[in-house]
Amino acid sequence: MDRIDSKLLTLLQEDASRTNADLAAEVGLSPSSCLRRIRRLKSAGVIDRVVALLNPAKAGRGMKAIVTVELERHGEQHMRRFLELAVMEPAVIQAYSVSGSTDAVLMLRLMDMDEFDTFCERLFRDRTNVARYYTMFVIRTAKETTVIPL
Amino acid sequence: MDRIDSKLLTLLQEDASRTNADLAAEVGLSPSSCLRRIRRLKSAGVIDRVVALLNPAKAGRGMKAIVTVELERHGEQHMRRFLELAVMEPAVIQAYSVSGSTDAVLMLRLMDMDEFDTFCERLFRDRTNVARYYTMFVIRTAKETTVIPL
DNA sequence: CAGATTTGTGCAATAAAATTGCATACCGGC
DNA sequence: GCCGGTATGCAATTTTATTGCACAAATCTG
Repeated sequence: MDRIDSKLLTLLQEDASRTNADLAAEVGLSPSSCLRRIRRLKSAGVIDRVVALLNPAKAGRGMKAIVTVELERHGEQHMRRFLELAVMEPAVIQAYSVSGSTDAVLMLRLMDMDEFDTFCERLFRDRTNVARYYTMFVIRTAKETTVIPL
Repeated sequence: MDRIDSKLLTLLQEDASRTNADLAAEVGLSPSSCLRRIRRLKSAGVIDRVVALLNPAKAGRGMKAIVTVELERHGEQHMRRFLELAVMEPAVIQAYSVSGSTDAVLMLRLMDMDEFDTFCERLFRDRTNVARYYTMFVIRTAKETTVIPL
């Protein structure tokens, strides 16, 4: 992981559709060397995967919400069971167990309020061990990046 | 946006490194038609961009935290000013203004506690208009996807 | 509803890009 | 300074993307 690898990773995190020759020129390597480095980073797992990011609004899911959850009964077993349920929901794009007075945090991508309504009925009804939950609807997205600074 | 477009988008959200011919076969189109569709989706902005996702731990930022922020003085101007500061921080990967008793939510990717410490001193010190902030450290990531269901 | 127009499709040729073999250059350890 | 392992550039090869074109399907229009 020298300076060239870092630069490659930074470039690929911003735009992975660039050609190898293009990247090679930018980092000052020959195409073949550049390609070998990228392959090495992939097989080492530093680069996890390459994906297309959609425009949420144009994909019909412009609404976003953050939900903090407090469980009724705590402990590893109960947390695991709750997260298993949450993870199955397509609207849940991020699910974490966290430290502090809250037990879990969920990030939701929703089509509309109706979907949120049915989602809550499903996940937060009786018998799901949720003591209380607090919803914050996203008003403005100031930043949302997948880039990990190196 | 017919069924074929949806399928293409779903496939590309999961793996954008597949060859066009491969995708074409899976959706039942010729490579040329398939390519034209993908290009159309890109120029229409449905596909925003293609990026490489790194393994956070292997990229040296395995620590994650969620911070809720309550501002001292509220209002559009103050919110904007705070978010402008937050957005500049490399550790901040997501920054939102939200509804509810909290004003903003930040998602952080950190190298270690030291970085968190200096981050807080910088962003939550006097004169930054932050009344109080609450930090939740991520213990377990149950789900973290960029896929928008279609 | 027929004709016209736009939009989408497959095929085949072409252009561009990725990939590989190989000889050489570089690096850390001794 | 020498050695094993690793990285590099070049050039040939293979794979992939891209384009022109003729035709088919869907949509519009009067």
